[in-house]
Order: sequence, then structure tokens, then C-alpha cells
Amino acid sequence: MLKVEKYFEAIGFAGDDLQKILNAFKLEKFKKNDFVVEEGKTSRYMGFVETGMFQYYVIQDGEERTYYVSIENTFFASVLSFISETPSLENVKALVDGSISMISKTNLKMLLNEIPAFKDFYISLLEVTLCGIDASRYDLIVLTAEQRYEKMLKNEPHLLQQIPLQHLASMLAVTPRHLSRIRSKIR
Amino acid sequence: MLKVEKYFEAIGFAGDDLQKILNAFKLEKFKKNDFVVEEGKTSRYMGFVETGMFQYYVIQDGEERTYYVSIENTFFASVLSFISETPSLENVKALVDGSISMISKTNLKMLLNEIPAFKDFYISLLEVTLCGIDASRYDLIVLTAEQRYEKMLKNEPHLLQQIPLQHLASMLAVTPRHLSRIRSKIR
DNA sequence: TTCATTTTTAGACATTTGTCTAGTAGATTG
DNA sequence: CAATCTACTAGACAAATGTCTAAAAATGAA
Repeated sequence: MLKVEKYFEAIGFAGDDLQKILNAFKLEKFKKNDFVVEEGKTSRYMGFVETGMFQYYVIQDGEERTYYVSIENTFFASVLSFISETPSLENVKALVDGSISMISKTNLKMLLNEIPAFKDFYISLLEVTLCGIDASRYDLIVLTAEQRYEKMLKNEPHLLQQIPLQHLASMLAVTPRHLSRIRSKIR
Repeated sequence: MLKVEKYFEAIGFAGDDLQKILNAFKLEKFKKNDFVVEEGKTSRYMGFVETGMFQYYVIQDGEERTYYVSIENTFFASVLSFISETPSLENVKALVDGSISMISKTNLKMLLNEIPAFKDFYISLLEVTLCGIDASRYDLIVLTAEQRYEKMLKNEPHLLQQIPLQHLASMLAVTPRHLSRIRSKIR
């Protein structure tokens, strides 16, 4: 059973509505380093991560600058591109083998029109996402790199176990060299 | 005529619906330095800025760290507090005399339930806000302070004319001292 | 206008963070 | 197993940014 199904069941969808929702999603598999979204191309899908981890990044001066990682049981989207239907500024690729239940913008709109409760779900998804990004932006302005690292250590320990430190470093807006310093200081 | 009325007219509301929407808002006036939201108190209102500018900030080590400024003709909200109904982490205060058309969360819910098109408006407000915050977060991670300043110079010149540099500095996540350096370098 | 207050700039120095480089340890592959 | 690759750490130095302070410039009030 797909995780996306469990998710929609858990928030109260059932019967025909649930079936219609699940039909709108299509499972897609990715090998490590496969691209989900490529810079410059408009991303017409969002999705629900079934397995694996997906790294959002841009290439700058030849280096990857990661600024987000999607993990299992969360929604995935290249927000700006998907919502505003403009070419993506970022790449998204699989950090390990994984799979995403993908839904096209067309299907999303269809569900929004046909299932009233789906609109409420979408509103709350947007609200939760908004809070998350807002909090993260707040941290970037208000906290030091060391405080951000400690917060990640406390709130998202799974990231530290699974994601290469070099990627976490750019999520914290520091270099790998500096993250190493922060870690040795805390130890 | 209030700007909030023009706004809702412009996006296609009219007649009874428009009237119901406008009745849900209540104009509130603020003197310079008045608080709209206080840290620690749950913010149960969002609003539409009619006049003035409103600064979002936290106090840290005795200093104000600004991370956003709302201006005329845009929506205002202490996002996290309003959406999740938790005590606000931030203060919002009037930078100059101004006014906001305020709507309570209760009234917002009422409009969402009673006017189908209002739900679509709210979805698109959330989407636009999400894109804005996402882009801003992207900039904080990917751009240097100097690049962020130049972008502000280009995209939001009104801020530079109206908002004290000390506040812009913290929005750019640098000290006033450093912003001064950036400015003198560009000159 | 004059005085007081706030805002902005900038010098001098300290601290933080980045760059470049190299080395080690662990994983992966043939 | 050896060979290679990748991730992580860290030294040495450079650049960016912060702290503290003072003075000039702009703003507001009497």
C-alpha cells in the first residue's frame, strides 16, 4: 500500500473521493542522482515522497548549493515553478534510490474542482508549508549558523544520519569547512 | 474608498459577496511605534495594509532584528502565529502612522465557508505568499549580502526610500555597519 | 532658527567564515 | 584484495563580517 494512500486515509478521505485522489497520482521511481526537476524547465508536478530523499539545489560557481531536502512521507514540490508555472531556478535530484507519488498540476486542479474537501486539504497543505518556510527564513535571519545546526540536531536528527554533511552545510548557509568547525566545537 | 475594497473588486468580487467580505474587515489606525502584534501574544488577525509601513522584528541581545516590512496594498499577517494559533515569536509595529483593514480568524473562516470563490482567493493568496517567502529564503542561502542588497535596490527601491537602513540591514541579514560598507562599495 | 534626537557613515580592531590544501577513514568497484 | 572514490576533518591563511566607538548628516521639535 502506498504511503500517499495511508496519508489521505489518515486525514479523513474514503470511498470514491479517496479513489479519485489516488488515481490522480502516479508512482514514479528514481535511481540515485536521477533528476526530478531540472533548472530551466517548468515543473508541472508535485508529489508525495514514498521512499528516499530528494535534494533541492542550484549550481553556483560550479558547486551545489543545497537549500532543502524532502524526505519520506512529506510533500515535494519545486514551489515557485509549480505554482507560478515558470522555469525552475533549482534542480531536484534523488540522493538515494527512491520513489514519489506524482500528481500533475492538471490533475491537482481537477481534484480541487471536483472534491470540495480536497480544497480544504490543499489550503491546509499550503498553510503548513508556509509556516515551515517562514520559520526557516526566520532562523536564517535571527539565528547564528551554530544555533541553526543545534536546532537541526534537535528537531531533525534523521537528516544528520542520512544526508551528507556537505549538503546540510549549504542548508545551514555555511561551507562544509565551517560546519566541520561547528561540529568539532560542539563535540 | 478603502484600498481593500478596490483590491477585492479588482479580483472579481461584487454585490452581496463583496459586501459580506468588506463587512468582515474593520479598519484600524496605528500611530508610529504602535504595536500591531506583540511577541508572546497569539495574533488572531490578519489584514490588508491601507496606509503606512509595518515592521516585523524580534528583540535579540537588546537589538531589533527586522525580517520583514509590509507596505501599502499588500496583505499583512504574523504568519506562523495566525495560522497555527500559537504565541507570536515576533513583534509587528508601525514604522509611521498608518492603517490596516483587519480581519479576525473567525471572520476569515466564516468567509471561507460562506463564499466559495473566497476559498479560491485564499488559496491564491497562500500560493503567492508562499512563493514570496520561498524566493526570499532562496536568496538568503544562495546570494551574498551584496547581491541581496542589489536585488532589493532593483526590485524594491521604495523600501530604500522609506525604511531606515538599520532595518533593511537586518532584513538582509547583516549589521548596519556592514550594509554601510556595501553601500559605499557600490557607490 | 536652534537644539536635541535619530540615522548614517566610517576607523580600528576582533571574530567569524571562506578558500585552498592535504590527509584520513570508510565505502564501492573491479 | 587492491584501487579508487567519496565524505569528513583540519591547518594555514585570506576575506568577509561583526563590535565598539565617534563623528557627520539628516530629521524633528521647540
